[in-house]
Amino acid sequence: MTDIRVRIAPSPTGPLHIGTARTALFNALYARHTGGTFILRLEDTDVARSTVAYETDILEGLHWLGITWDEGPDAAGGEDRGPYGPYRQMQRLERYAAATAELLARDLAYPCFCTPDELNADRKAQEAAHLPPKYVGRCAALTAEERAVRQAEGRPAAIRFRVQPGVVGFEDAIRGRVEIDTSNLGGDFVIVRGDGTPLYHFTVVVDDAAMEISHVIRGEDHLSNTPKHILLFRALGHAEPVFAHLPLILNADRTKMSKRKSQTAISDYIAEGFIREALVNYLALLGWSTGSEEEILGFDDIAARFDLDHVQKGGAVFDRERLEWLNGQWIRRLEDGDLVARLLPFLEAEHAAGRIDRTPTADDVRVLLPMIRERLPILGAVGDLVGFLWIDRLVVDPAILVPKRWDVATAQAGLVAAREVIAGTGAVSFEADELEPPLRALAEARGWKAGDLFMAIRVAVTGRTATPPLFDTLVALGRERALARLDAAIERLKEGAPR
RNA sequence: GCCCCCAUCGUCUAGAGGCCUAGGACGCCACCCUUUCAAGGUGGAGAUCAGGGGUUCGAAUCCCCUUGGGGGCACCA
Repeated sequence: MTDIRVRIAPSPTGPLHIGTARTALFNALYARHTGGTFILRLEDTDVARSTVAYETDILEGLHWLGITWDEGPDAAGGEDRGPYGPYRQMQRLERYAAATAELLARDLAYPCFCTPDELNADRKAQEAAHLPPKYVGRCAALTAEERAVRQAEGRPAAIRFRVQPGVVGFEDAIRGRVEIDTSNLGGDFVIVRGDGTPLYHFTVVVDDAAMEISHVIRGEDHLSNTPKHILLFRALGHAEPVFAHLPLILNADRTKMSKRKSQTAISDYIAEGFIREALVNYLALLGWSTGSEEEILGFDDIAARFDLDHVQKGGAVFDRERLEWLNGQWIRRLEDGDLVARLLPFLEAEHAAGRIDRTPTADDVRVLLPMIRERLPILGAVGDLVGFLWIDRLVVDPAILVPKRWDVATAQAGLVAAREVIAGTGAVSFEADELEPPLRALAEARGWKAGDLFMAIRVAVTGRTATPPLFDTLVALGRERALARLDAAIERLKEGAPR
């Protein structure tokens, strides 16, 4: 029996991308479902674009999502875990060098001295002739002497892998049989740069072979590259893994999801207040389904049901509305203490941004939970929702202080009367139940619609027309502050009468 | 240009020859609930299953073609 070993191989050349997170998730789910091993390997051979900051963002993002791996580095710059290390490609250079030497010795690869200019000229000529770009093979048949001459001239040599004529076929776990003629591969391809650093197509195969990866689950954008990988596996004398190409996540215009057209960084979603449960749930259902109508599922529920058979073949448009809905569903399911803990950082951020005057305590937030929980599509909305509670000097726009059916005089009279009622209430205890009846009675006595009176009070004490329930809000504010805000609003109406 | 992949409501999807006059969810609309906003409830609009040929007693499901879309063709990953 062969052990199932899958991996995610991110490149620290950008922040954790939605697509990478999804691929990581599918691999993790497959490993958990089958009892296999999930590996994380850093593909950092593009030294020019790789940074530690990105590495940190990627690893922390995956951790944040609750995705765990069995082998590989846990933290940026941290130590590897696992028997197949190192798990950073820049620390595996000697292995690529050894593999290169072997291919060279068997003449399966050869040094290429072509300059960028020559290559560009070739490409241009091909383009002009409406031919597909392809390496012309200028250095493919160089004699030992010719190579020696060029080497003596100090010309840098890249290493190219020889692509032999034929058809490469494989059984994709999601798409079925795929066959590609090697004549469409673009000729002998480079596996090692002129500066000696190895390229992706090469390192990925050397490592997948060395790490005994059994299933390569990755994005469909790699489908056309798979023959190259298979050729390399064969040249290296290693059995090829099972390939499974996931459908792409798309922009609204159905092109491959990109930073340009969509929000792709997981960190941005985290910053907005999407929670891991929702993101995992959403991402898992993008391109995969249980085959049933279940849809609110946690990681373990999904892992228990996960299979490659139900993976969709067509690309899936990223639908933020649906993500938000799922986020709301999960926020409603969080335990009180958990929700409070997750909300606090957002309130601290509101404070730091100067939108509120202090950061509330956990207890402050906890008592508000019943009135805010189902009004939060994302955690970041908390400031807008109840930030008025922690503002010292609330400035209310007089334009919204007067309810639609009322005029300024009525609004003023309403607020004055309401202030009196509220002042007369709760000298001992200030509770929602004690506030509502007298205020309703007031509206009744004056012939006002209760809703209009409540709206005037609402705006006076919160500065907003959409808020949590009024009486709970008044209680949360406290009697003194509620009265002070009513006074301020009454003053405000006296000052400038809005039209 | 060449090669490869794909194709069910606007979106995510169920569907593996008869259970489909195509189901669910998001979004949208209406109503209910209601002090606003949400949440929740009920109902509705929304897909001739891209089009055309086959195969079959019978096709969204199998085959072929067309069309459309996407991806890949780097000394990026």
